[in-house]
Amino acid sequence: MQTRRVETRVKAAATEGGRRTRDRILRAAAELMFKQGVAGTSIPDVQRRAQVSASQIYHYFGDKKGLTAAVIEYQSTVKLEQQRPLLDHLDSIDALREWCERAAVRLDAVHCAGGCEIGSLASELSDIDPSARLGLAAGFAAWQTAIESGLARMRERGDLGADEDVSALAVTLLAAIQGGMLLSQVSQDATPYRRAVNVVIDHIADRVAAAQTSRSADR
Amino acid sequence: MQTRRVETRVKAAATEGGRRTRDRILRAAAELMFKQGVAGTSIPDVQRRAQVSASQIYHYFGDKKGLTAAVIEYQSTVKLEQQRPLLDHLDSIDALREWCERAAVRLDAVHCAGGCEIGSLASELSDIDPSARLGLAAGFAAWQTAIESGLARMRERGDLGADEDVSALAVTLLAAIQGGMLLSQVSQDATPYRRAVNVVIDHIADRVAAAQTSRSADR
DNA sequence: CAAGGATTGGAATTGACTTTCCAATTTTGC
DNA sequence: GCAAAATTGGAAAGTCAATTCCAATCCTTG
Repeated sequence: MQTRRVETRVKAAATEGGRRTRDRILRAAAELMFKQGVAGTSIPDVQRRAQVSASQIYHYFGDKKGLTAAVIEYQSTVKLEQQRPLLDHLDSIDALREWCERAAVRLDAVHCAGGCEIGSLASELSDIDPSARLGLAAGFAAWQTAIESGLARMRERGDLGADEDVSALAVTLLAAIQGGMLLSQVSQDATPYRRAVNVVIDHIADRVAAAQTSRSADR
Repeated sequence: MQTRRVETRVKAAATEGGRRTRDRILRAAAELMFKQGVAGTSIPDVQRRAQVSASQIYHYFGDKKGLTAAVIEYQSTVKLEQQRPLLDHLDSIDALREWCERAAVRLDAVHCAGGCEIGSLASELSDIDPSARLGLAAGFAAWQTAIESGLARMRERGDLGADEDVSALAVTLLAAIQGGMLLSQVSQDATPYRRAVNVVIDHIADRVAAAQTSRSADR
C-alpha cells in the first residue's frame, strides 16, 4: 500500500535559477503572511513582492494551500535554526533571560508588529486547516523540546530538584512567550512580554534557589 | 470643534424587531468570526446564519469593518459580564484556580477550537486594523484589571507581601492564559493550558507562602 | 547541437465577496 | 388613521482573487 499523498504536490526546483525563484517566492510569502496574515496575503501580493509571475508560484507550490504549508515549514525550521546556538544552551537562568530578551529586542525593533512568526500562523490556521495545524504543532514542539532539554540539563546537574517537572516549566515559559507577544502586539509595547517572561523565569529561578537550599541542608 | 467621526456609523435599532434583528446578526457574526476568523467569515455567511438579508447587515453596521468592531465590543463586554461573579472575587489562590479551570472545561467541551474569543481576534486584527486594535487592547485591559485588583486585595490583606508587583503577576497570568490557549488550540488538548496556568498560579501561591513566613517571623 | 524537461509570461476563466440601490413593507408618533 | 421613519428583500454593479492554460524561452544532457 502506498502512503496517500494528501498534501498538494510541491515541486522541487531542478535548476539553479529555479531554486532561486522558489526561494524568493517563499521568503516573500513568509514575510507577507507574517505581516498581513495568510488571508490578507493574495497571490498577486506575493507576485509583486517576489517579482515573479503567477505561473511560477503555481509551478512550485501547487496552490495557495501548498504555499502556506511551505511557509509554515520554512518558519518552523529556518527560524529555529537561526536561534540554534542559543537554543542549545538554555541551561541556566541567565541563558533563559538572554534568549527571551533577544526576542524582546526584536519586538522593540518592529514595534511589536506581527507577534510570533509561528504563533500568528497558529492562531489563524489551527481551526481551519488540519494539515497546517499539524505542521504548527510540530513547530511548537521543537521549541518546547529545546527549552525542556535545557531545563533537564539543569536538573541533572542539580540546579533543579530531581522532582521538578521540567516539562510543565517549559510549557509555561513557551505559553508566557506566546501570550506575552500577543499582549505586546495588541498594546504595541514590549513591556507585557518582558514582564510575563521574566516572572516565569523568576519562578524557575526560585526553584533553582530551592534546590540550592535543600542541597546545602544535606551537607 | 467637533470630535471627528472616525468609526463607521453604527445605527442603533429603533424598534423592537430591529433590536432583535441587530442582535441576531451580532451573535451570528461573533460566533462565525470566532470559529472561522474574521477573514474567513463573509457577509453571506452571516446572512445565512442569522437569517437576514444583506441590507439588514449594512443597515445596522455600515460595513464589514463596522460589524467587526461591534463583534469586538460584544466579545469584550458580554464575555466579561458572563464571568463577572467570578472575576470580582479573584482574591485567593483557590479562586484563581477555579476561574482558570472553568475556562479549561470550556476548552475541553469544544476540543480547544477557537482558543480565546478575544485572543483570536487580537492576533488576526491587531496589525491590520488600528481601531480594532484599540478595542482589543481595551478588552485585555479589562481582564488584566480584574486579575490585578484581586491580587491587590490579597496584598492589602497581607496574603501577598507589600512589595509584590501585582501588576506583573496579573500580566503573567493573562499571558499564560492566552499562550496556553494557543498551545492547546494547536495541539487540540487542554493540557498545555492547564499546565501553564497552574504553574503561574503555583508561583503566586509561593509568593503567598513567602508572605506568610515573613509575617510569622515578625511575631 | 538537438530533444526534452524546466521555467516563465501573461491572458483568460470562474467564482465569490463587498457594497450600493431602490422598491416594498412595517412600525411609530401624533 | 396617516405621514414619516424604520426595516426589509433582492437584484445588480464592480472588484479582485485563485487557478488554469498555452505558448514561448531557457537549460541540461547525451
